[in-house]
Order: sequence, then structure tokens, then C-alpha cells
Amino acid sequence: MTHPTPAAAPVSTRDRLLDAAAELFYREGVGVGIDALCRRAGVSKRSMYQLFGSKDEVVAASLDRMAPAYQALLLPPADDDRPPRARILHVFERLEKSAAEPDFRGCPFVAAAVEVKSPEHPASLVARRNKDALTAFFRREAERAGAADPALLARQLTIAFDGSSAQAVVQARGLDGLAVATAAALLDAAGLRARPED
Amino acid sequence: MTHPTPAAAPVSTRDRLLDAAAELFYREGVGVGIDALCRRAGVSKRSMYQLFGSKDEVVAASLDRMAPAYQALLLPPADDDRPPRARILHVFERLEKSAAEPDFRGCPFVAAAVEVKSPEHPASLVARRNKDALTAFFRREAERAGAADPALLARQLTIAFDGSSAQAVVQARGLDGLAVATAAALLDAAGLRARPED
DNA sequence: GTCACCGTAAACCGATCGGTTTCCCTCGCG
DNA sequence: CGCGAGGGAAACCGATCGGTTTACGGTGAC
Repeated sequence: MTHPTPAAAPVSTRDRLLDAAAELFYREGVGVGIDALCRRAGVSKRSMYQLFGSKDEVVAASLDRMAPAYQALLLPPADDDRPPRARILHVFERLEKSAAEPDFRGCPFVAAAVEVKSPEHPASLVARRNKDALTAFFRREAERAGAADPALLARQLTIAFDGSSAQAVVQARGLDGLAVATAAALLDAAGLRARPED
Repeated sequence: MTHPTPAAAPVSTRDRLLDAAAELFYREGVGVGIDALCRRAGVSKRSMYQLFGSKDEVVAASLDRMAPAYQALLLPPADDDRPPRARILHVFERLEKSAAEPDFRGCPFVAAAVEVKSPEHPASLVARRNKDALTAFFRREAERAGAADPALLARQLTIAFDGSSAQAVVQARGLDGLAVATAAALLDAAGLRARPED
């Protein structure tokens, strides 16, 4: 490979725009104007409207772009061979850690879905898809652990996740073990103790 | 009593404004303009800025005004003499019922706090205060039921409440028993079975 | 060399933003 | 009857909204 991206372009215009969008929309809400966004991203409005048909599409695309990083932040590494219970609680430990930071504004997907209101908004579709991915992770681990109803447990854990996020946002302070404790209580209620016994 | 409110004034200007504000801000978000709000409320901007110093104060005041109705919708009546577990689950049954309606947009307090972003925004203070009221209800019932750690259980139940709300918003469909099941699981994990035995 | 492409800068559009001000009408009350 | 307060209608303010357009610059491929 020579240099298909000519070395003087460290990131594409599209990526620069979407990275700035993800950060701005998360920090200040999707209500920020496209002038402010393009100024921050160092991208002209012309380029933006060449890449995307509307601001709504930019919102959705920026959510989509930051999704892998968000999942990597929360989920345990693939080579983590701890038992399912530990892998599940890992997510809540990470949530508590990020919720303790002063610029925490809750789950970006939930925030976007709440702000745009419409369930048909492209950003809502992205949010739904990514919430499903988190639930799917929980379900796989619940299955591995031999839960009686893995799908139910997974949805309860997703509720604990989003509820903990909301709590941290409204109370404007860290969770102090509450998220982990709630997830653990749900695991206990489902009959999953520390020893998965398989 | 003669007629202190002169019969030709079914509701005050202030109440008309705040009722319209609560409905509009919930349905479309706090981003709606004051022109649209005043048009809907049948109140002039002049009157609005005489009653409130800024739009932010209107947002906070509208949340404050609808709070009693919201609590009445969720909490069991005072003369309900069912055991604590049933009174707690009552809240989640009501949540599921309202989440099934197509115009459900989640908890209005959480939505407002998420939208305004700033924890110091007057609306965030109102949201915090009202979330604390729900947690306080849970804690009172948990104490009555003899929970080992009523404060912890109450916060877990609040998490289940907000998480269920978020789930319904993101998935854009009803909860189908999930909220009640999650709350019940938390009650089970806390050792509170159907019989409070005191 | 030059041509085509990608991108920026900036003007421009009508509409709306939060907020202020002026004018006028309609009451209740003395 | 007169008067003052309350409140609606609407003009007005500068700024910004989402979105389009024109004009120009730099750069790689041929």
C-alpha cells in the first residue's frame, strides 16, 4: 500500500465532522446549530451538506460512528475469561467510573432518543440498535451462566444500566456502587450466584 | 366565600401558561420557542416576561406545577391499605400503563434534566427534588416492609423506574410486564416476599 | 500544464430564536 | 364617572436557525 489517503489528510472531512458532532451533541445536546458544529469541526457547511442530506442524518451518523468506542469502553475485552457474572458486572463498574466524571451526561443513545422525541428519527433508530447490542451482550452472558430466562434477565440488566445512568444525571453525582449493587441484585434474583458451576 | 376569583377567570394567566408549557415541553422538548408556547397558551409574551424572568424559569415552574398530578398518577392512594410490596409494584404497573400510550416520552423530569444538560439549571433542581420524592416513597414502604437496607432498596427501585422509562422510550413500545418484573426481582433479592409478616 | 475534484469561506435565504417595548382595550373599584 | 392595573397584539431588536449558492484555492492524475 502506497498512501491512498495522501499522508497530508490525517482524518477525512467526514470523520472530522462526525467526531466533532458526537462530542458537541453529547455535551450540549442535539440542539446545537450546524454553524457552531462546522466551526468546531473545521468543515464548511457546503462539505457537510454534500456528505449528508440534513442535520438529522448528521446526528444519526455521529451516533453510529462513536458506537464502537462506546461499546469498547463498557464491555469486557474479548479475551477476558472471567465467568459471566464478572463480565456482566464489568459493564456496571465501567458505567460507574464514567458517571463519576463531571462531564457525564448519561448514555448518549438514550439522551439522543429523548431529545429528538420522534421514534422514527434516524438517530432513534441508531439508539435502538445500539441498546439492542448491549442487551444482546447481557443475554449471551446470561445464557452462558445458565439463567432460567436469559432474555428477561438481559432486559432487566439493560434497565438497570439506563436507570443508573439517569440517576447519575439527575442527581449530578457519582453512583457510589449503586449500579453494581443493582445489577448484582438482579443476578441474585435470577439465581445466578458467583459460581456458574459449568 | 363570595368569588375571590371573579368567575369569569376559570384559570389564571399563570396557570394557563404553565399548563401549556408542561404539555408542549414534554411533547416536543424544552427547545420549543416562547412564541409557539405563548400562542398555544393564549398568553402574550409580555405577560409571560412579567410573571417569569426567563424561559428557563418557565421550564422549571411548569415542571413544578405538573409534579402533583404526576405523582398522583403513579403513587397508590393514601387510603390504600395493601402491603408495601403491592403499593410499590403499583407504581410500576402505572408506569407500564402510561408507557403503553403512543405519546409517552419517558419521565418528564428525567427528560428535562437530560435536555437542559446543566445540573444547575432551575429545571434540573426541580427534577432532582421530584426524583427524591419518588425514592422517599419507596424508602418509606421498604421500611414498613422491614427491608434490611431500605435506602438502598429505594434507590434500586428508582433505578428500575427510570430504566424502564428509558427502555420504553428507546424501544418505542410498551414494557409488557418488564418493569413490574424488574421491581419484583429487586424486592425478592432484598428478601421482601409477598408476606411482609408483621 | 491543465483539468477535474474536493474543500473552504462567505454571502444569502426566510424563519425563528429569547427578550423588550409600545399601544390599546377592558375590566374592577372608588 | 374616572382611573389605574392587567393583559393581549404586534412591532421590534440582534442573533441564530437549517439550508443553498457562488466564488475561489489547492492538489493529484494525466
